Amino acid sequence: MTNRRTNPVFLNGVPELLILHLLAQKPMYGYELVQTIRATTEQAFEFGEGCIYPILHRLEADGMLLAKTETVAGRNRVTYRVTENGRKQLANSVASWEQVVKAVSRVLQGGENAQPALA
Amino acid sequence: MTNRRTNPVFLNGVPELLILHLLAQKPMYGYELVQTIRATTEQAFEFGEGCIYPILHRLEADGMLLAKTETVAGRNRVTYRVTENGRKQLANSVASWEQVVKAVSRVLQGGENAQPALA
DNA sequence: TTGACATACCTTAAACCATGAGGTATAGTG
DNA sequence: CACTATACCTCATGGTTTAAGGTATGTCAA
Repeated sequence: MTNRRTNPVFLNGVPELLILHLLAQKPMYGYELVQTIRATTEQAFEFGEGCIYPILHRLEADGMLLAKTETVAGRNRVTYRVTENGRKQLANSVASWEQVVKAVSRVLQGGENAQPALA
Repeated sequence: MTNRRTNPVFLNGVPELLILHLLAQKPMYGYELVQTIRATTEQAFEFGEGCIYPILHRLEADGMLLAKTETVAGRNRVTYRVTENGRKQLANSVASWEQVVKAVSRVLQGGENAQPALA
C-alpha cells in the first residue's frame, strides 16, 4: 500500500520508445534526455538516470545507437544518434505502441455492444 | 534474442485496468475474463491465467473486488464484481492511463511541427 | 573558501509484473 | 478411452523500472 510511485504503472517499454524517437529527431546525451523527457511530458514522466543509461547502453550494444564521446567545458559527454536499424526499431515500437493504445481503447469503449466471449 | 513475445512490451498495469473495467460492466469469473480480453482485443492481448488470477486475488484482498463462489454444471466458478472502492480505483486507473497516452503523444508529436491530431 | 548546486557519467539491489509452464479436477465428444 | 474444453490455481523465470548510491567538474553566492 502507500503507493508512492513517481511514475504511473503503465510504463513498460515506454522509455525506450521515447529515447529512440527523441534521438531520431536530434542526437542527444543521456542527461539531456532525462531533462527533455521530463520537460516535454510536463513532469508526467520522470525517468531517472538509472532507467535511461542502461537502455542507452543496451541500444548501443544492439546496434540501434551510435555513441560519440566528447569533452565539453571539462565534462564528459556521450552523444547518441540512431542508426538505420534504430529507425526500423523505432517504427516497430511506434506501431506496437499504437496497437496497444487501440486495443485498450477497444476494451474501455466497448460497453453495451460487447459480445460474449463464451457461449 | 529472437524476441518471441506473445504480447507487446507496453503492458505494465494494463491487465488490471482492463479487469476492473470489464468487471464494472458485468460480473465475471476469471476464465471468462481471459477469453473476453482476447476476443475484445482481437488477439492483440492474450493475458494468460497466470497473469489474471493473481491480479484478481490481489484486487479482492485490497477490497476492490468481491468474490462469490458457485457451482455450475459440476464445475467451480468464482465470480467477481467491483466494489465502491473498486470503481474509484478504476477511475484513477483510467485517468492514469489517459495521462500516459497523452504524455507519449506529446513526445511523439513534438519536433515535427505536427498539428494536433484528433482520434 | 567553503558549501551548495547543477552538470554528467555510471552501477547496483530491490521491487514489480507478465510469461510460460506446470498442476488439479469435471463434463462432454468421438 | 482419449481428448478437448472448462475452471481453478501456483511458481520459477526473466525483463524492466525504481531508488539509492557513487564519481567528478564547473559555477555562484555567502
